[in-house]
Amino acid sequence: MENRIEKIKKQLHSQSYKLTPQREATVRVLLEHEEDHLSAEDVYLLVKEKSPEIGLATVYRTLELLSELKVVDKINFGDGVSRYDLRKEGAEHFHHHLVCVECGSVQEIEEDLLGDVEETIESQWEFQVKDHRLTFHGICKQCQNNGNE
Amino acid sequence: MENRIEKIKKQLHSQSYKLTPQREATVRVLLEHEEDHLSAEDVYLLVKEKSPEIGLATVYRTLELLSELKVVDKINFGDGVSRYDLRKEGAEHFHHHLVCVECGSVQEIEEDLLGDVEETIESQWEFQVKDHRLTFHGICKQCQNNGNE
DNA sequence: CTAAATGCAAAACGTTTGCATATAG
DNA sequence: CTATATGCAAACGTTTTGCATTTAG
Repeated sequence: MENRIEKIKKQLHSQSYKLTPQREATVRVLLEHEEDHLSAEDVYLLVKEKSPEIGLATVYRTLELLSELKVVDKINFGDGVSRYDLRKEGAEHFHHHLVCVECGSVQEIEEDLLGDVEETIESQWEFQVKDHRLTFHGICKQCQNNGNE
Repeated sequence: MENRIEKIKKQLHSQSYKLTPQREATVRVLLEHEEDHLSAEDVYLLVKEKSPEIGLATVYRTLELLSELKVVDKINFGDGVSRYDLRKEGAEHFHHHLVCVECGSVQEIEEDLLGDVEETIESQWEFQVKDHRLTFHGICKQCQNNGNE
């Protein structure tokens, strides 16, 4: 935890950005909710619990900054809201998601399943892949079981 | 063209929706722009050319309806706008996209490259896949060449 | 004839911006 | 000390909604 913050601090400083208390508080919230997919508003409310003076605009600005630094990935599951997902340490690519159409739960998949597909894309379409977004929509294990009751 | 409209008409009627002139005009625009990724506003302006009396709200309502019927897929490439993409006839799954981060172009990939991956998801995660979204971000052939000038 | 659909304008929503003030480095 | 960041409120662009009117079936 602390060393991840240290690392982000260095990343910020290397581009003459400052690590303000607000930014640190925001990063802490993201670290404490690594598995979640928080919207800007969600982050705002959580940060506000410990740092009530923070403004929503600052949260938006911080999230955008963290996106630039590739600390965070911005995703959109189709509801009108952007969500922010912390990149795992050392992850080259964005991880995948399983979205349950029954209960709305979102499960993360860390393994990179797209190696072969990316090779195909690069050779067959001559497209130089930098990153990807892969989301499956379907029915999660739990809802499959509930359906059989 | 005409038989696709006929087919959509039947789908609508089967759920006691009506095929109004506005809806037909909207579908025609989508059919004429199968390869594009139009926003609601784009569709609105194109429909307006031939049916100037149409309202933006109607276009939104129609697109939402067509989404429900799986005639169209709603996607979001990260700019703040929803885009609407006609499903190819008989396509079980949504097709993939290559988004160029240089020029913003969007290329469609019709082939389903995810067969193996879906099997893995189903067996290993016990997640019943209904559909997917796959987008690659990178540099298109054209921009690669321009970069080497 | 009547349930469903439309057009319009107003409202709602998430997000961004301008600006005067505060602060990290 | 100064460039960078903040909070607030106002502005923005997209999407949704309420309502009186029209229309497809």
